Amino acid sequence: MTSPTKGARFSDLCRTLEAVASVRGRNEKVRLLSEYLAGLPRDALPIACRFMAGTGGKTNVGWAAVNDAVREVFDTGPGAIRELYLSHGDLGVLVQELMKGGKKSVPLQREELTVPGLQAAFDELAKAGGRGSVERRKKVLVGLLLQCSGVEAKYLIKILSGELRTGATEGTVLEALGKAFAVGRVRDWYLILGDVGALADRLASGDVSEPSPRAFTPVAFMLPLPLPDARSAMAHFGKPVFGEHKYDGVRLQAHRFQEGVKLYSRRMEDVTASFPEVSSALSSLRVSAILDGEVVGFDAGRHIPFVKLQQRLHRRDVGKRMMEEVPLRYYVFDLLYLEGRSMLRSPLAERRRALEGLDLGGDLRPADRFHVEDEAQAEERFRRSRKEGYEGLVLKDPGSGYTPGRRGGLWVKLKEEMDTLDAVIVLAEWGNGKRAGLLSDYTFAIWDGGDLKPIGKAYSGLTDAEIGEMTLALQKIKVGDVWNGIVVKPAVVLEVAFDSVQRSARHSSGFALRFPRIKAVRRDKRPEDADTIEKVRSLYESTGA
DNA sequence: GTGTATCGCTGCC
DNA sequence: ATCAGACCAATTCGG
DNA sequence: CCGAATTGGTCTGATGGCAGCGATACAC
Repeated sequence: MTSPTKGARFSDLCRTLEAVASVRGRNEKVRLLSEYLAGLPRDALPIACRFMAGTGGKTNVGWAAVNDAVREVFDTGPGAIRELYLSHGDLGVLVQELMKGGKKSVPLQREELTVPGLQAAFDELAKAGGRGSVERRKKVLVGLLLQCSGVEAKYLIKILSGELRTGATEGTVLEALGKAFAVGRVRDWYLILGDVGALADRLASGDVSEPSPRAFTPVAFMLPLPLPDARSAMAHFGKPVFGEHKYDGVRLQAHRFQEGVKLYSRRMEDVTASFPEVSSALSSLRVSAILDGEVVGFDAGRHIPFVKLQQRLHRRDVGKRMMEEVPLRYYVFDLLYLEGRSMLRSPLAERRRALEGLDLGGDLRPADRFHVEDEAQAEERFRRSRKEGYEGLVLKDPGSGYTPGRRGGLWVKLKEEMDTLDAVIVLAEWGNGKRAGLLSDYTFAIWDGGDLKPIGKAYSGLTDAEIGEMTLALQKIKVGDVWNGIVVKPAVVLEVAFDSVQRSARHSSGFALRFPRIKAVRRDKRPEDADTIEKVRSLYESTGA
């Protein structure tokens, strides 16, 4: 027996996660989590929260890295690993299963893993770079696995691969924190601090004053609730609302302070370097402010399609050429902070008024805004937005404060579904996690002359029961195997919905679909009734993309 | 040794 | 991004 | 009026296409 370990043992965290995963109700999960969190030492609390919420950040560890490490620690071949993965659909469970067979070797000295210790190891994994870094990462992973018990190994891998599957993520951890520290305003604080870890730390510090937005700490984003049409949207609000175009670009939060300008993406990444024009335009603003809006490609008086904008996203260095090729506009639709004052609790109408008083100009401009009184106006506005080339319409409650997530549906988005396609399943792949053992992902094709050419994959839209039936049906018409699935005889016709058609080299049809989903299984149609490449081409051309 | 293609991971929608 | 499923609190229904 | 059934709000999990970056594998 080792001496009592100071601080938070990883094994305790694992025990808690096991318990959380094993109970069904959310309330029960919250109770278990809050009991655990309340007893944690201060240094471990934020880390444990991030681990449990799955917001620990990038680890550079995925399937391949785990596979490599596992083959070093256990006496197994690729075949056995593949088989175990197929039957469980979870890397963590796979490792736990392998642990039952024992490791190749044991460490000279077993050390108790602690939560902060693990964080240090994860930092090492995330930071490792340069020649030989793959090997170094493998060493770290192998070292950790050698110290782990079965359950620890399972959760180690689950945390690293970002697939916890305990039925509790950020929302539940937040609730548990509120309960553990008996604070009701946790949601509001979370919005401002933007991270469960930072929130936990503040709670633990005993500081009960409400935080205020701060320079260069991104605020969690408010998101719209998707609704199918103008009628349901107006029924949802039951009163006049503000309307804005739905711009097809990327969400951007701008911090403009004396010390400088920084830009944040939806995942709250610092993306300042990707948008130098936006930064410099903001520099000339005379006030300190936090703005929320959408960056859109804009050239020669026209908005350019997202696929084009995509080509300059994520670039560490945006060259002059890119800046000329894909010019930008930043449409600002919200103001979260102005001259030392938080605007989060101010109603939208007031935030907009303040925003429109800011004198934005050039490529920096307030988003168009209009009043929508009733369903007919909503419908008319939506049509007009679509005709002018926007993705759709966003409706907002003018009296609402700025709140994180979709909560409350205070913002609602309306998009338009394109025409659907009837396509034939030609290949099916095995699912992961709760879809282990099921053929859950279907590659479908359309006719090009006498040939079936794949045009996309879809996994969503079917019920669990339908996926089950599909698995049986497809196995009956299997004609071959591929790496993660089976090739099938063209027989099953799907009606597939999507948002737009793109040119693409991914599929041999030369096209791909944006946001494909299964609308229906067309049992009434035979494969020869599926749509043709001519229809796809005309859909592509009609969108003007 | 240099240049290029591919893989693995991540983050936009 | 998308969708389905599960849970929970609040509201409505049936007697 | 009480307990049961229904509804609406939220959260969770499984996965789509495109693209960059960094490390490594491969061609010469």
